[in-house]
This record gives sequence, C-alpha cells and structure tokens, in this order.
Amino acid sequence: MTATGARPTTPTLDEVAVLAGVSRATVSRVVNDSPRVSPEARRAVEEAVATLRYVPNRAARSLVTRRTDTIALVLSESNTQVFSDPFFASIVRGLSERLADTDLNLVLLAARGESEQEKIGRYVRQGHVDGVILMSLHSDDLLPDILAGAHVPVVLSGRPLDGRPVAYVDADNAGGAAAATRHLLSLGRRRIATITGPLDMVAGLDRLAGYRAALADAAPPGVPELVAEGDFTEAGGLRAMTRLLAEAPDLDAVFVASDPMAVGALQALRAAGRRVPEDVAVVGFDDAAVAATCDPPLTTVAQPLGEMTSLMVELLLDQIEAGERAVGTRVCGTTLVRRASA
Amino acid sequence: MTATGARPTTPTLDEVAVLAGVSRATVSRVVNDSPRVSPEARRAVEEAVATLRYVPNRAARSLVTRRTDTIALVLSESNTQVFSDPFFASIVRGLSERLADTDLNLVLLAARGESEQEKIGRYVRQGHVDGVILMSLHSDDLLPDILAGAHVPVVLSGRPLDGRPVAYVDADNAGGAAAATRHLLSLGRRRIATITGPLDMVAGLDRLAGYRAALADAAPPGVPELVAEGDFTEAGGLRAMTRLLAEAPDLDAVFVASDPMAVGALQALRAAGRRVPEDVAVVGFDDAAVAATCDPPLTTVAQPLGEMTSLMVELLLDQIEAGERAVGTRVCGTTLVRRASA
DNA sequence: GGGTCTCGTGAAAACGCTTCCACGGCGCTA
DNA sequence: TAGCGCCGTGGAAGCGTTTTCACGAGACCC
Repeated sequence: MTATGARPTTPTLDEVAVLAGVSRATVSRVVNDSPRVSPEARRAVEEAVATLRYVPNRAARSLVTRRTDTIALVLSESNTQVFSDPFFASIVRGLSERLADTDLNLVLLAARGESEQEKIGRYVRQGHVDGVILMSLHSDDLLPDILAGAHVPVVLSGRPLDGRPVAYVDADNAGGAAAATRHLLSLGRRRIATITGPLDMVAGLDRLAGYRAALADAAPPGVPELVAEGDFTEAGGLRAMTRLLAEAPDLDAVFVASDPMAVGALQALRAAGRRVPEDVAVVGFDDAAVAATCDPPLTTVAQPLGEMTSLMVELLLDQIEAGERAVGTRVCGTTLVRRASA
Repeated sequence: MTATGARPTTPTLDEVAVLAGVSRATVSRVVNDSPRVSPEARRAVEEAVATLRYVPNRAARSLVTRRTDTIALVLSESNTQVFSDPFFASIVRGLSERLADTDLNLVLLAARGESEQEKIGRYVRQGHVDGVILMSLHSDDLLPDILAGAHVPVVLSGRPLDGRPVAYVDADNAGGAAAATRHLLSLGRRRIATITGPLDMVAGLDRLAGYRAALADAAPPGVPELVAEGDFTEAGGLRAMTRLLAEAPDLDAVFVASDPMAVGALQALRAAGRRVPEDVAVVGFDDAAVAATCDPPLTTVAQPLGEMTSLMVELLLDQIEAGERAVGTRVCGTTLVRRASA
C-alpha cells in the first residue's frame, strides 16, 4: 500500500475570479450560461476555468439552488435476480439515453429488504436527488410511503396496486394479455393455459386479468382457465410449464407473462417432447431480445419501452420544474409481434 | 395532472435548536454522536428532532465536511447485457451487504459509450462521491484516466490491463483456469478446447492464459490448443461451442470461461447430440447459481465473491480515511467445485 | 481555600456557491 | 444637450452545516 501523494485541493470560484480578473458573481454567471455577460469577460473566465480545470462544487451549489440535478432509479426487490431481467435493462438503457442530452445524472439505488428501503428513504430525504423513478413494486412495498414522506417528486414504473394518487407510467398489460389470448383463440386453440408473473406485482395481476377477460369474452363456452404462477424468471417459467403439463397434458397453447419465462417454458415443452407451435402454441410478453433469437422465435407482446421511459422522465421533470408533486398517469398501448411460436 | 400541494420546507438545525432550547452547535453534536453533550441536552434535542422530523441537509453538511458518505459502483460497458451477468449481480449484492451496517450509501453508475463516461467523470469531479469502485474494464476504457484526474479514491474490480498503479481486487483467474484444465487432463481428456471471454478484458485474457499454461505444463506432448472467443453471455457460449464442434468434431472436453457461456455450450452440445460428461466434459467459471441447477450440474471454478467485495470496500475505505489515493492489491484464490459435468 | 482541570455550552467563522441589489457608463429619444 | 433606460458588473447576503475557540461552572488536588 503505497501513498501516491495527498489529494490536491480543487480550485474554487474565487481563484477563477482572481485569475480572470473579474468578480465571483461574473464567474458564476459564465458557468451558468447567464446571458448578461460581456464577450470579453466570458472569454477571460472560460480561459481561467480551463487552465485551472475548475469544476463547480456540487454541495455548495445545491445548498443554494436546492437542486442536485440527479434523479434516482430505485429498484425495490428482494431478489437480485431482477438485474437479469431484460425488461429492467431496457428501462435503464432508455432512461440514460433520455437523460444523455440533459445535465441530469441518473443513479441506481437497489433495496433488498426493509433496512435498505429505510436507507434509501433517508438518502432521498437528505436531499441527494431531485426526483425518483420507482420500479418493481410488490404489494407490500414500503417505499411508496417512505418516499411520500420525503416530499420529493416520484414517478412509478407501473400502476400502483393500491390506487394511491401518484404519477405513473404503465403499459396496457391487461390489453396486451387479452390480445395475446385472443390470438391463441383465433388459432383454434381451446386448451389455453397461462403462466403468470408474481401475483403480488401489478404486471403479474394485470396480465392474468387480461387472459381471463379474453377467455370470458371471446372464447366459446367450455374453454377452461389453466393457471400456474411464475416469477418472471426463466427457471420459474420452466417449473411452471412442467407443472402445467402434469396437470393438463392436453393443453394446446400457453400465454406466458414474460419472455424469460417463455424461454423456460419452451425448454420444458421440448423436454416433454411437445412441438412448438404444432402441439403447443406459445405467446410471451415484453418482446425481449431473446424472443427473436430463441428456438422457435417467440410470438410476444411488445411494449413501447422507449416511449414509456421518455414519459417517466417527462412526468418527473414536470414535477421538479413545478416544485411540487403531481399525479399524471400514462398508459401505453402494446402490440402483438408475430413470430413462429404461435 | 393535479397538484397535490407545494413542497413543505424541511426543518433546519436552527429550528431544532430553538425548539430544544439549545444552540445549533449542541444540536449538531447530538446529531453527530459527539460524546460531549449532557444527557438532558441530548434528550431535549432528540425529542425536538423527532417532533420536527428533522433530517440533516446533505449539501450543507458535505460542504463543510468534504465528505458525501456515498460511494459509486461504476460500470463501464457498452453492452447493457452486463446487468444480466450473475457475476455482476453478486458484486452488487456483496457490496450492499458489506455497506449495510455502515452509514455509506451505494450508487450505481452505468456508462455506455464515451459521452456517458465523460458524464460520470464530471459527476465524480463535482464531488458527489467519496470513492469509486470500477468494474468491467475493456482495454480501451477511458474511465481509469478520467477518474485518475478526478483525484478520488478508486478501487478496480479486476487487475488493470495496463499495469497502472492503482488499487484492485481480483480473483486468481489464471490459477483457476489452470486448475480447471488440469482437472480435465486428469480425467484423461486429450482434446481440450476452451471458450474464452472477450479478449480485451483482463478476466478473458487471464483465464485463457491459465488454460494455455496448464496445457503447456501438464499435458502430454501432442495435446493441442483449441480456442474460440466468446463474450461471457449464454448466446455467445452457444455460438462458440457450435463453432468449436465444427472445427474439431473430436474434442472431448471444454473449459468455458464463464458459467452463462457454459450453459450456452451445454445447449449446443445437446443440439449436436453429445452427451455431457460422457462424450464431452465441461468446466465453467464463476460458480453462478445456474451452475448448480442446469443439466447436468456444472463443474466450475468458484471465486470468493464475498471476500472480494469486502476487500474492495476495505481498500476503498482505507483510502478515504487516509485522504489520499493508494495502491493496495489483493488477489483471491479460487476453488474447483466438482459437479456432474466433468 | 485557592488554583488548576475538565466538561458542557454557545458565539461565530468558515465551506463554495448563487443571486439580489445598487451602481456606473453607455446609447437613445426628445 | 439633458434625461431616461438598459446593460454589465461587483458587493454582499445568504444557503444549512461543522468546528474552533472562549467561557463559566463545578470537581479536584495540595
């Protein structure tokens, strides 16, 4: 362990001002792109900033502006598994793309368990972030309440289960699931099972509700419900499919509430010697990358992820701008993407 | 979009002081657990804090202490795919566990591409974090240089490719790979292939080097190298295995540089009708959860992830404590975990 | 019983920035 | 030519903390 020298002190606004021969106020104006600065002063300051490698101190700045220019994506999920869900990866990608040309920073906060939720609550209340995008809520999640008490703008990814008044962006999960199920019906399938997401998550519940609604509305009499609960993971899909095959060996189609689970289901079907789509038609949900590459390519329900992340950011920025929380909700339509599996 | 009221102003130290009937200094002392406060004063302050729901303002605090009590895990990788690597998930879990009983916060910063790397550099230079743990470095990564210029403590996850003096924690990748390869030799295999990681990453290179060293040192003459480059993903493993089977149909073993790739390789082998381990023995790397559950269960090289994350945090805290960057390096041993695949 | 220590406390000075306000100097208009 | 307004600028007042320093009150020693 060798020391490589003490940390040099970073330059301050004062030093820049002295070097540029102007006042601190003028330096601040230049740094913040205020229009009321003469070209000469601006040039002098910019030069000084460059030679000193000056960077404004964020703590000092946000002490007075009361803004931090960072927003948090908080992920509340006991299972680190979430990280591997392509849906989550897409959200992260979408957000950082959307934020790229703003001067906002994105930080990820993950909470597994109650103590970490509290910790995040404290982090937010201390004023580390201007706003929060909250993902992956189970019904017993404390974070919405914690954040409500933090008086900070919040946008939920996904409709809140308890109907509380809060801004959120969601896909039309029920509509998409219903469309998928109707598609299977239109293929002539009559023993249509579903593998659900976790039933303490709104996406899980809504997709199941869509499946049920479609069977109730559009199916000929006598088409039964066949439901197995999954957990949005590939392994869970495999397990659920295996269970379904044991319970209903004559099923001829399955609507799977997420693509990773559908990939697992495909494996179970292959292991059981069923051909897809000849013996069993499969529809997934999410249109993850894997849906196009698996064997057979997966018919699935696509959500407009880019649009959704944009909307979340906009709803959040609106609140931050206005300096108050607000509830604005957007529900985005889904599309059925037809591939080989159904 | 309905307003739900303006954000109430949060209480300050002053208000607490007034309510408790003491000075600001005393309140500060109580909040920071200073010993030199009388029990009565302490009680009065704690009461006031509770009734006012006071939380210290972080900007003000770090303006004077020059600490933020947050450290960043920065992930430099153009591919959002990384998120789904179980290795990454384990690191995140390990770090947040290790940090749980400190008052340090962990934020995740992801950089895809140059502009986001710059953005992270700015974020760090602005003083948002006390230290950085840097992951997933490709050889052309700018971040080490950017962060070096930010004068902030840094610990790398993985040996730096260019040998720069910087603190890092790494597994003995070469040693683990060599052990895996020797294990295959000891099984009597003589046509041993390898699927590597990306060869611009140190883990990819070192594991390949270990494989080569083992063949050179421990193999009877005439045992050839068979190398296919992968990318640490399942799909990449499948592709690489397919390629290997085409090039060397008579191979009887394969050392795969990560478990997700090994899972892909297993699929390719099954598709080609090879039995594992009878026809082809397979060894993976990482001992990810999937290694125990896939079919057949995977013999693999385990790294002491918990120990590694702890060491990273300690190395980082040492530097923060000392107020200067330092280079301390730790290399952790690996163990071969025997399961059914080899 | 006087002097020295310790201990709890408060006043006040930073920390580095933004922003309000006042003040000259300039170009207009009348 | 006098008056008005605007524009660029600097001084200075905060923003909410921590921390140094000084101070008074007891406790203790000889």
